[in-house]
Amino acid sequence: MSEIICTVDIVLLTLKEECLHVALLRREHEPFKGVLALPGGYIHAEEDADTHAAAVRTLQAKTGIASPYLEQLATFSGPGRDPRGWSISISYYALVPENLIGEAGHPHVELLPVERLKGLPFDHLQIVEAAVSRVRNKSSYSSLPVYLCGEAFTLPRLQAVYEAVLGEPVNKVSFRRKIDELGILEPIEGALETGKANRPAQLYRLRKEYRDRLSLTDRALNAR
Amino acid sequence: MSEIICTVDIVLLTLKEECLHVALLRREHEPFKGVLALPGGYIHAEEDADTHAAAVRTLQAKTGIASPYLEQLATFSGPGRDPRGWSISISYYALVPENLIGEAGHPHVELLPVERLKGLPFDHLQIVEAAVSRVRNKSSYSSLPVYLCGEAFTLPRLQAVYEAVLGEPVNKVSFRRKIDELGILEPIEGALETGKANRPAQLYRLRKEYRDRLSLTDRALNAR
DNA sequence: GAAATAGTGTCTTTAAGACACTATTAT
DNA sequence: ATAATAGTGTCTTAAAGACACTATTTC
Repeated sequence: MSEIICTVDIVLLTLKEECLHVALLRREHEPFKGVLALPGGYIHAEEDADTHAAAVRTLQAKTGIASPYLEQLATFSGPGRDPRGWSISISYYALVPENLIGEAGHPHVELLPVERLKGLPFDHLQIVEAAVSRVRNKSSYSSLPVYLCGEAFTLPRLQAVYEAVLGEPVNKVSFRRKIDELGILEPIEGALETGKANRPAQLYRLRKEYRDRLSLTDRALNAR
Repeated sequence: MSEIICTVDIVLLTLKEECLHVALLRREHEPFKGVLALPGGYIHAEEDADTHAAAVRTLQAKTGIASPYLEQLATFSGPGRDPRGWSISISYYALVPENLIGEAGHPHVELLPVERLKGLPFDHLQIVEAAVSRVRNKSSYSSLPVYLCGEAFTLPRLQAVYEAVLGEPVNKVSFRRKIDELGILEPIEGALETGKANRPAQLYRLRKEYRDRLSLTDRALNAR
Protein backbone atom coordinates (compact mmCIF):
# COMPACT_ATOMS: atom_id res chain seq x y z
CA MET A 1 0.00 0.00 0.00
CA SER A 2 2.46 2.58 1.14
CA GLU A 3 5.34 2.64 -1.23
CA ILE A 4 4.29 6.28 -1.51
CA ILE A 5 7.08 8.77 -0.94
CA CYS A 6 5.92 11.58 1.37
CA THR A 7 7.80 14.86 1.26
CA VAL A 8 7.43 18.56 1.90
CA ASP A 9 8.82 21.30 -0.33
CA ILE A 10 9.08 24.96 0.59
CA VAL A 11 8.93 27.92 -1.77
CA LEU A 12 10.83 30.56 0.15
CA LEU A 13 10.21 33.91 -1.51
CA THR A 14 11.84 37.24 -0.96
CA LEU A 15 12.13 40.57 -2.71
CA LYS A 16 15.55 41.32 -4.14
CA GLU A 17 16.20 44.23 -6.44
CA GLU A 18 12.47 44.84 -6.53
CA CYS A 19 11.76 41.38 -7.99
CA LEU A 20 10.46 38.21 -6.38
CA HIS A 21 13.21 35.66 -5.90
CA VAL A 22 12.99 32.07 -4.76
CA ALA A 23 15.55 30.36 -2.54
CA LEU A 24 17.11 27.28 -4.12
CA LEU A 25 19.73 24.80 -2.98
CA ARG A 26 21.98 22.42 -4.84
CA ARG A 27 20.81 18.89 -4.11
CA GLU A 28 23.27 16.89 -2.06
CA HIS A 29 21.99 13.49 -3.11
CA GLU A 30 20.51 11.66 -6.07
CA PRO A 31 18.23 12.11 -7.86
CA PHE A 32 19.32 15.38 -9.44
CA LYS A 33 22.44 15.60 -7.28
CA GLY A 34 24.08 18.99 -7.72
CA VAL A 35 21.02 20.56 -9.36
CA LEU A 36 19.32 23.63 -7.92
CA ALA A 37 15.98 22.69 -6.35
CA LEU A 38 13.50 23.79 -3.71
CA PRO A 39 14.42 23.03 -0.13
CA GLY A 40 12.48 19.94 0.81
CA GLY A 41 12.69 16.57 2.43
CA TYR A 42 10.94 13.57 3.82
CA ILE A 43 8.25 13.84 6.43
CA HIS A 44 9.54 12.28 9.65
CA ALA A 45 6.58 10.52 11.18
CA GLU A 46 8.54 9.94 14.39
CA GLU A 47 9.16 13.60 15.09
CA ASP A 48 6.84 15.82 13.05
CA ALA A 49 3.53 16.84 14.60
CA ASP A 50 2.09 17.40 11.12
CA THR A 51 3.24 18.47 7.68
CA HIS A 52 3.45 22.09 8.76
CA ALA A 53 5.96 21.09 11.43
CA ALA A 54 7.81 19.07 8.83
CA ALA A 55 8.00 22.17 6.63
CA VAL A 56 9.28 24.32 9.51
CA ARG A 57 11.90 21.72 10.40
CA THR A 58 12.98 21.19 6.81
CA LEU A 59 13.23 24.88 6.05
CA GLN A 60 15.30 25.48 9.18
CA ALA A 61 17.57 22.53 8.52
CA LYS A 62 18.19 23.23 4.85
CA THR A 63 18.34 27.01 4.81
CA GLY A 64 18.74 28.16 8.42
CA ILE A 65 15.63 30.29 8.09
CA ALA A 66 12.66 30.42 10.47
CA SER A 67 9.96 32.23 8.54
CA PRO A 68 7.21 34.05 10.47
CA TYR A 69 4.89 33.46 7.55
CA LEU A 70 4.58 29.90 6.32
CA GLU A 71 1.43 28.60 4.70
CA GLN A 72 0.39 25.46 2.95
CA LEU A 73 0.16 25.88 -0.80
CA ALA A 74 -1.06 22.62 -2.34
CA THR A 75 -0.18 18.98 -2.69
CA PHE A 76 1.48 17.69 -5.82
CA SER A 77 1.56 14.00 -6.58
CA GLY A 78 1.93 11.25 -9.09
CA PRO A 79 4.15 8.42 -10.29
CA GLY A 80 6.34 10.55 -12.52
CA ARG A 81 7.31 13.63 -10.60
CA ASP A 82 10.05 11.84 -8.64
CA PRO A 83 12.12 9.14 -10.38
CA ARG A 84 12.19 7.15 -7.15
CA GLY A 85 8.50 6.34 -7.45
CA TRP A 86 4.95 7.43 -6.70
CA SER A 87 5.35 10.51 -4.55
CA ILE A 88 3.52 13.24 -2.74
CA SER A 89 4.87 16.70 -2.07
CA ILE A 90 2.94 18.87 0.32
CA SER A 91 4.20 22.28 -0.65
CA TYR A 92 4.41 25.39 1.51
CA TYR A 93 5.36 28.94 0.74
CA ALA A 94 7.11 31.44 2.97
CA LEU A 95 7.82 35.16 2.68
CA VAL A 96 10.83 36.79 4.30
CA PRO A 97 12.74 40.06 3.98
CA GLU A 98 15.92 39.71 1.97
CA ASN A 99 18.23 40.67 4.83
CA LEU A 100 17.01 37.72 6.88
CA ILE A 101 18.42 35.38 4.27
CA GLY A 102 21.70 37.23 4.37
CA GLU A 103 21.87 37.12 8.16
CA ALA A 104 20.37 33.80 9.16
CA GLY A 105 20.40 31.89 5.89
CA HIS A 106 23.04 29.34 5.07
CA PRO A 107 25.65 30.71 2.68
CA HIS A 108 24.86 28.21 -0.06
CA VAL A 109 21.26 29.42 -0.41
CA GLU A 110 20.86 30.85 -3.90
CA LEU A 111 18.26 33.44 -4.81
CA LEU A 112 16.91 33.28 -8.34
CA PRO A 113 14.30 35.57 -9.88
CA VAL A 114 11.00 33.74 -10.25
CA GLU A 115 10.55 34.94 -13.81
CA ARG A 116 12.41 32.93 -16.40
CA LEU A 117 13.33 30.10 -14.04
CA LYS A 118 14.30 27.05 -15.99
CA GLY A 119 15.60 23.57 -15.50
CA LEU A 120 14.21 22.92 -12.05
CA PRO A 121 14.01 19.22 -11.22
CA PHE A 122 10.86 17.29 -10.30
CA ASP A 123 7.81 19.52 -10.78
CA HIS A 124 9.44 22.32 -8.81
CA LEU A 125 8.84 24.87 -11.55
CA GLN A 126 5.13 24.20 -11.35
CA ILE A 127 5.23 24.50 -7.56
CA VAL A 128 7.05 27.84 -7.72
CA GLU A 129 4.56 29.13 -10.28
CA ALA A 130 1.67 28.12 -8.07
CA ALA A 131 3.27 29.88 -5.11
CA VAL A 132 3.91 33.08 -7.04
CA SER A 133 0.41 33.04 -8.41
CA ARG A 134 -1.00 32.57 -4.90
CA VAL A 135 1.11 35.39 -3.49
CA ARG A 136 0.17 37.79 -6.28
CA ASN A 137 -3.49 36.98 -5.96
CA LYS A 138 -3.53 37.19 -2.19
CA SER A 139 -1.53 40.40 -2.12
CA SER A 140 -4.25 42.14 -4.08
CA TYR A 141 -6.65 41.97 -1.16
CA SER A 142 -4.53 41.35 1.93
CA SER A 143 -1.52 42.53 3.84
CA LEU A 144 0.68 39.62 2.83
CA PRO A 145 3.52 41.77 1.44
CA VAL A 146 4.37 43.16 4.87
CA TYR A 147 6.22 39.89 5.46
CA LEU A 148 8.62 40.86 2.69
CA CYS A 149 9.59 43.95 4.68
CA GLY A 150 11.77 43.95 7.74
CA GLU A 151 10.61 44.89 11.23
CA ALA A 152 10.34 48.57 10.51
CA PHE A 153 9.43 50.13 7.20
CA THR A 154 7.93 53.26 5.73
CA LEU A 155 4.66 53.42 3.85
CA PRO A 156 6.36 54.47 0.60
CA ARG A 157 8.60 51.40 0.96
CA LEU A 158 5.62 49.12 1.63
CA GLN A 159 3.85 50.58 -1.38
CA ALA A 160 6.88 49.84 -3.54
CA VAL A 161 6.83 46.26 -2.25
CA TYR A 162 3.17 45.90 -3.20
CA GLU A 163 3.92 47.31 -6.63
CA ALA A 164 6.82 44.91 -7.12
CA VAL A 165 4.72 41.92 -6.11
CA LEU A 166 1.65 42.90 -8.09
CA GLY A 167 3.66 44.12 -11.05
CA GLU A 168 1.62 47.28 -11.43
CA PRO A 169 1.50 50.74 -9.89
CA VAL A 170 -0.69 51.34 -6.86
CA ASN A 171 -2.62 54.51 -6.14
CA LYS A 172 -0.99 56.26 -3.18
CA VAL A 173 -4.13 57.68 -1.60
CA SER A 174 -6.12 54.46 -1.96
CA PHE A 175 -3.19 52.43 -0.72
CA ARG A 176 -2.88 54.49 2.45
CA ARG A 177 -6.62 54.43 3.03
CA LYS A 178 -6.61 50.64 2.76
CA ILE A 179 -3.63 50.15 5.03
CA ASP A 180 -5.20 52.49 7.52
CA GLU A 181 -8.51 50.69 7.61
CA LEU A 182 -6.83 47.29 7.79
CA GLY A 183 -5.52 48.52 11.12
CA ILE A 184 -2.55 46.17 11.19
CA LEU A 185 0.25 48.73 11.33
CA GLU A 186 1.31 51.16 14.01
CA PRO A 187 3.73 54.06 13.72
CA ILE A 188 6.93 53.67 15.69
CA GLU A 189 6.88 56.69 17.98
CA GLY A 190 9.40 59.28 16.93
CA ALA A 191 11.09 56.98 14.45
CA LEU A 192 11.64 58.52 11.06
CA GLU A 193 13.67 57.36 8.13
CA THR A 194 16.17 60.16 7.65
CA GLY A 195 19.23 60.60 5.49
CA LYS A 196 17.61 61.38 2.19
CA ALA A 197 17.31 64.85 0.74
CA ASN A 198 13.59 65.08 1.36
CA ARG A 199 10.97 64.99 4.03
CA PRO A 200 11.67 61.94 6.23
CA ALA A 201 9.09 59.17 6.28
CA GLN A 202 7.41 57.76 9.36
CA LEU A 203 8.51 54.23 10.25
CA TYR A 204 5.82 51.64 10.92
CA ARG A 205 5.72 48.11 12.27
CA LEU A 206 3.18 45.31 12.39
CA ARG A 207 0.99 45.61 15.47
CA LYS A 208 1.84 43.14 18.19
CA GLU A 209 -1.21 40.96 17.49
CA TYR A 210 0.15 40.21 14.03
CA ARG A 211 3.82 39.70 14.80
CA ASP A 212 5.66 36.48 15.55
CA ARG A 213 3.14 34.01 14.30
CA LEU A 214 4.27 30.99 12.42
CA SER A 215 1.02 30.83 10.61
CA LEU A 216 -1.94 33.14 10.35
CA THR A 217 -5.51 32.38 9.61
CA ASP A 218 -6.80 34.00 6.45
CA ARG A 219 -9.34 36.08 8.28
CA ALA A 220 -6.87 37.58 10.70
CA LEU A 221 -5.18 39.74 8.15
CA ASN A 222 -7.54 40.19 5.30
CA ALA A 223 -9.72 43.15 4.63
CA ARG A 224 -12.86 41.29 3.61
CA MET B 1 10.34 5.98 6.61
CA SER B 2 6.94 5.40 5.08
CA GLU B 3 4.66 4.07 7.70
CA ILE B 4 2.63 7.12 6.67
CA ILE B 5 -0.97 6.40 5.73
CA CYS B 6 -1.94 8.24 2.53
CA THR B 7 -5.60 8.85 1.88
CA VAL B 8 -7.98 11.17 0.06
CA ASP B 9 -11.24 12.49 1.50
CA ILE B 10 -13.94 14.25 -0.46
CA VAL B 11 -16.36 16.87 0.81
CA LEU B 12 -19.30 16.47 -1.55
CA LEU B 13 -21.58 19.46 -1.11
CA THR B 14 -25.03 20.10 -2.43
CA LEU B 15 -27.91 22.45 -1.78
CA LYS B 16 -30.93 20.81 -0.19
CA GLU B 17 -33.85 22.80 1.15
CA GLU B 18 -31.81 25.96 0.53
CA CYS B 19 -29.03 24.83 2.89
CA LEU B 20 -25.61 23.39 2.17
CA HIS B 21 -25.49 19.67 2.90
CA VAL B 22 -22.54 17.30 2.91
CA ALA B 23 -22.65 13.71 1.71
CA LEU B 24 -21.66 11.20 4.37
CA LEU B 25 -21.42 7.42 4.44
CA ARG B 26 -21.43 4.91 7.26
CA ARG B 27 -17.97 3.43 7.50
CA GLU B 28 -17.82 -0.23 6.54
CA HIS B 29 -14.64 -1.02 8.42
CA GLU B 30 -12.76 -0.12 11.55
CA PRO B 31 -11.80 2.37 12.77
CA PHE B 32 -15.15 4.06 13.41
CA LYS B 33 -17.08 1.23 11.74
CA GLY B 34 -20.72 2.21 11.33
CA VAL B 35 -20.08 5.91 11.96
CA LEU B 36 -20.99 8.56 9.38
CA ALA B 37 -17.87 9.96 7.74
CA LEU B 38 -16.64 11.62 4.56
CA PRO B 39 -16.19 9.37 1.56
CA GLY B 40 -12.50 8.63 1.36
CA GLY B 41 -9.94 5.93 0.92
CA TYR B 42 -6.37 4.99 0.32
CA ILE B 43 -4.41 6.29 -2.60
CA HIS B 44 -3.66 3.41 -4.95
CA ALA B 45 -0.18 4.04 -6.25
CA GLU B 46 -0.59 1.25 -8.82
CA GLU B 47 -3.59 2.78 -10.54
CA ASP B 48 -3.97 6.47 -9.63
CA ALA B 49 -2.31 9.03 -11.89
CA ASP B 50 -2.26 11.50 -9.00
CA THR B 51 -4.30 12.38 -5.93
CA HIS B 52 -6.94 14.08 -8.06
CA ALA B 53 -7.49 10.82 -9.89
CA ALA B 54 -7.62 9.05 -6.55
CA ALA B 55 -10.33 11.46 -5.43
CA VAL B 56 -12.34 10.93 -8.62
CA ARG B 57 -12.05 7.16 -8.28
CA THR B 58 -12.89 7.15 -4.59
CA LEU B 59 -15.87 9.45 -4.99
CA GLN B 60 -17.23 7.32 -7.83
CA ALA B 61 -16.69 4.07 -5.96
CA LYS B 62 -18.13 5.17 -2.65
CA THR B 63 -21.00 7.37 -3.77
CA GLY B 64 -21.59 6.64 -7.46
CA ILE B 65 -21.13 10.33 -8.26
CA ALA B 66 -18.92 11.85 -10.95
CA SER B 67 -18.74 15.52 -10.08
CA PRO B 68 -17.97 18.05 -12.83
CA TYR B 69 -16.40 20.30 -10.24
CA LEU B 70 -13.77 18.75 -8.00
CA GLU B 71 -10.96 20.77 -6.53
CA GLN B 72 -8.20 20.19 -4.06
CA LEU B 73 -8.90 21.77 -0.70
CA ALA B 74 -5.94 21.17 1.57
CA THR B 75 -3.89 18.43 3.17
CA PHE B 76 -4.48 17.41 6.75
CA SER B 77 -1.95 15.37 8.63
CA GLY B 78 -0.52 14.20 11.90
CA PRO B 79 -0.09 11.25 14.22
CA GLY B 80 -3.42 11.63 15.99
CA ARG B 81 -6.07 12.18 13.34
CA ASP B 82 -6.29 8.47 12.44
CA PRO B 83 -5.94 5.86 15.21
CA ARG B 84 -4.05 3.62 12.81
CA GLY B 85 -1.06 5.92 12.83
CA TRP B 86 0.62 8.95 11.27
CA SER B 87 -1.61 9.84 8.35
CA ILE B 88 -2.14 12.28 5.53
CA SER B 89 -5.48 13.15 4.02
CA ILE B 90 -5.45 15.14 0.81
CA SER B 91 -8.93 16.57 0.86
CA TYR B 92 -11.03 17.64 -2.12
CA TYR B 93 -14.37 19.32 -2.38
CA ALA B 94 -17.07 18.86 -4.99
CA LEU B 95 -20.30 20.67 -5.78
CA VAL B 96 -23.26 18.94 -7.40
CA PRO B 97 -26.96 19.63 -7.83
CA GLU B 98 -29.12 17.70 -5.39
CA ASN B 99 -30.95 15.71 -8.06
CA LEU B 100 -27.68 14.18 -9.24
CA ILE B 101 -27.28 12.54 -5.86
CA GLY B 102 -30.78 11.20 -6.05
CA GLU B 103 -30.28 9.86 -9.56
CA ALA B 104 -26.70 8.63 -9.69
CA GLY B 105 -25.81 8.46 -6.02
CA HIS B 106 -25.79 5.24 -4.06
CA PRO B 107 -28.88 4.89 -1.89
CA HIS B 108 -26.90 4.82 1.36
CA VAL B 109 -25.46 8.28 0.81
CA GLU B 110 -26.75 10.53 3.59
CA LEU B 111 -27.04 14.29 3.27
CA LEU B 112 -26.54 16.27 6.45
CA PRO B 113 -26.71 20.04 6.81
CA VAL B 114 -23.22 21.48 7.25
CA GLU B 115 -24.33 23.64 10.16
CA ARG B 116 -24.46 21.85 13.48
CA LEU B 117 -22.66 18.76 12.29
CA LYS B 118 -21.35 16.79 15.21
CA GLY B 119 -19.58 13.60 16.03
CA LEU B 120 -17.67 13.16 12.78
CA PRO B 121 -14.71 10.81 13.11
CA PHE B 122 -11.07 11.68 12.42
CA ASP B 123 -10.76 15.42 11.73
CA HIS B 124 -13.60 15.30 9.25
CA LEU B 125 -15.48 18.11 10.93
CA GLN B 126 -12.49 20.38 10.43
CA ILE B 127 -12.24 19.31 6.79
CA VAL B 128 -15.91 20.04 6.16
CA GLU B 129 -15.58 23.43 7.81
CA ALA B 130 -12.59 24.25 5.65
CA ALA B 131 -14.53 23.24 2.54
CA VAL B 132 -17.58 25.29 3.46
CA SER B 133 -15.43 28.26 4.26
CA ARG B 134 -13.65 27.92 0.93
CA VAL B 135 -16.91 27.65 -0.99
CA ARG B 136 -18.45 30.65 0.77
CA ASN B 137 -15.38 32.74 0.20
CA LYS B 138 -14.95 31.75 -3.41
CA SER B 139 -18.64 32.21 -4.18
CA SER B 140 -18.39 35.85 -3.25
CA TYR B 141 -16.24 36.61 -6.28
CA SER B 142 -16.75 33.73 -8.70
CA SER B 143 -19.33 31.64 -10.45
CA LEU B 144 -18.81 28.58 -8.28
CA PRO B 145 -22.47 28.22 -7.24
CA VAL B 146 -23.57 27.38 -10.80
CA TYR B 147 -22.32 23.87 -10.08
CA LEU B 148 -25.01 23.54 -7.44
CA CYS B 149 -27.65 24.09 -10.13
CA GLY B 150 -28.65 21.54 -12.70
CA GLU B 151 -28.05 21.90 -16.44
CA ALA B 152 -30.68 24.55 -16.95
CA PHE B 153 -31.70 27.18 -14.46
CA THR B 154 -33.19 30.64 -14.25
CA LEU B 155 -31.41 33.71 -12.98
CA PRO B 156 -33.78 34.08 -10.01
CA ARG B 157 -32.96 30.48 -9.09
CA LEU B 158 -29.23 31.07 -9.41
CA GLN B 159 -29.56 34.18 -7.29
CA ALA B 160 -31.34 32.16 -4.61
CA VAL B 161 -28.51 29.63 -4.71
CA TYR B 162 -25.95 32.40 -4.21
CA GLU B 163 -27.97 33.75 -1.32
CA ALA B 164 -28.21 30.32 0.28
CA VAL B 165 -24.47 29.74 -0.03
CA LEU B 166 -23.45 33.20 1.10
CA GLY B 167 -26.09 33.37 3.81
CA GLU B 168 -27.11 36.90 2.89
CA PRO B 169 -29.37 38.61 0.37
CA VAL B 170 -27.91 39.66 -2.97
CA ASN B 171 -28.85 42.78 -4.89
CA LYS B 172 -30.76 41.73 -7.99
CA VAL B 173 -29.48 44.41 -10.35
CA SER B 174 -25.86 44.03 -9.27
CA PHE B 175 -26.14 40.27 -9.41
CA ARG B 176 -27.40 40.33 -12.99
CA ARG B 177 -24.78 42.86 -14.02
CA LYS B 178 -22.04 40.63 -12.58
CA ILE B 179 -23.34 37.44 -14.17
CA ASP B 180 -23.63 39.26 -17.44
CA GLU B 181 -20.09 40.57 -17.41
CA LEU B 182 -18.72 37.20 -16.30
CA GLY B 183 -19.99 35.97 -19.64
CA ILE B 184 -20.23 32.36 -18.58
CA LEU B 185 -23.94 31.81 -19.13
CA GLU B 186 -26.02 31.70 -22.26
CA PRO B 187 -29.81 31.76 -22.57
CA ILE B 188 -31.35 28.57 -23.88
CA GLU B 189 -33.17 29.75 -26.99
CA GLY B 190 -36.90 29.79 -26.47
CA ALA B 191 -36.73 27.92 -23.18
CA LEU B 192 -38.72 29.50 -20.40
CA GLU B 193 -39.66 28.18 -17.02
CA THR B 194 -43.45 28.21 -17.13
CA GLY B 195 -46.14 26.88 -14.85
CA LYS B 196 -46.13 29.55 -12.19
CA ALA B 197 -48.66 32.31 -11.95
CA ASN B 198 -46.26 34.99 -13.10
CA ARG B 199 -44.06 36.03 -15.94
CA PRO B 200 -41.98 33.00 -16.93
CA ALA B 201 -38.21 33.20 -16.47
CA GLN B 202 -35.60 32.64 -19.13
CA LEU B 203 -33.63 29.42 -18.73
CA TYR B 204 -29.84 29.61 -18.91
CA ARG B 205 -27.00 27.13 -19.07
CA LEU B 206 -23.24 27.26 -18.67
CA ARG B 207 -21.55 28.11 -21.94
CA LYS B 208 -19.91 25.18 -23.64
CA GLU B 209 -16.40 26.28 -22.69
CA TYR B 210 -17.25 25.86 -19.03
CA ARG B 211 -19.24 22.63 -19.12
CA ASP B 212 -18.02 19.09 -18.59
CA ARG B 213 -14.73 19.77 -17.00
CA LEU B 214 -13.51 17.66 -14.19
CA SER B 215 -11.50 20.52 -12.86
CA LEU B 216 -11.24 24.15 -13.75
CA THR B 217 -8.42 26.52 -13.27
CA ASP B 218 -9.21 29.43 -11.02
CA ARG B 219 -8.76 31.95 -13.77
CA ALA B 220 -11.15 30.28 -16.13
CA LEU B 221 -14.23 31.18 -14.20
CA ASN B 222 -13.38 34.08 -12.00
CA ALA B 223 -14.04 37.68 -12.69
CA ARG B 224 -10.78 39.10 -11.48
C1' DG C 1 16.08 78.80 -1.90
C1' DA C 2 15.96 74.49 -4.91
C1' DA C 3 15.12 69.74 -5.31
C1' DA C 4 13.09 65.81 -3.72
C1' DT C 5 9.90 62.90 -1.67
C1' DA C 6 6.28 62.46 2.42
C1' DG C 7 1.83 63.08 3.52
C1' DT C 8 -3.06 64.97 2.89
C1' DG C 9 -7.38 67.34 1.00
C1' DT C 10 -10.58 67.14 -2.52
C1' DC C 11 -12.59 66.35 -7.00
C1' DT C 12 -13.69 62.75 -10.53
C1' DT C 13 -14.73 58.30 -11.98
C1' DT C 14 -16.51 53.83 -11.35
C1' DA C 15 -18.81 50.19 -9.09
C1' DA C 16 -22.51 48.66 -5.93
C1' DG C 17 -26.96 49.05 -4.18
C1' DA C 18 -31.90 50.97 -3.68
C1' DC C 19 -36.04 51.79 -5.82
C1' DA C 20 -39.42 51.85 -8.96
C1' DC C 21 -41.35 50.84 -13.11
C1' DT C 22 -42.71 47.75 -17.09
C1' DA C 23 -43.53 42.77 -18.81
C1' DT C 24 -45.79 38.44 -18.88
C1' DT C 25 -47.77 34.72 -17.05
C1' DA C 26 -51.98 31.94 -14.29
C1' DT C 27 -56.23 32.41 -12.28
C1' DA D 1 -58.60 42.48 -13.86
C1' DT D 2 -55.50 40.77 -10.07
C1' DA D 3 -51.64 38.70 -8.08
C1' DA D 4 -47.21 37.33 -8.58
C1' DT D 5 -42.66 37.29 -10.06
C1' DA D 6 -39.33 38.44 -14.22
C1' DG D 7 -36.65 41.75 -16.05
C1' DT D 8 -34.84 46.67 -16.70
C1' DG D 9 -33.97 51.86 -16.24
C1' DT D 10 -32.26 55.15 -13.29
C1' DC D 11 -31.02 57.53 -9.11
C1' DT D 12 -28.12 57.24 -4.81
C1' DT D 13 -24.28 55.86 -2.24
C1' DA D 14 -19.81 54.28 -1.54
C1' DA D 15 -15.34 52.98 -3.02
C1' DA D 16 -11.30 53.77 -5.98
C1' DG D 17 -8.40 56.71 -8.43
C1' DA D 18 -6.44 61.34 -10.23
C1' DC D 19 -4.57 65.54 -9.09
C1' DA D 20 -2.80 69.03 -6.67
C1' DC D 21 -1.29 71.11 -2.77
C1' DT D 22 1.36 71.47 1.72
C1' DA D 23 5.31 69.61 4.72
C1' DT D 24 9.97 68.63 5.80
C1' DT D 25 14.23 67.26 4.87
C1' DT D 26 19.38 67.83 2.38
C1' DC D 27 22.36 70.48 -0.18
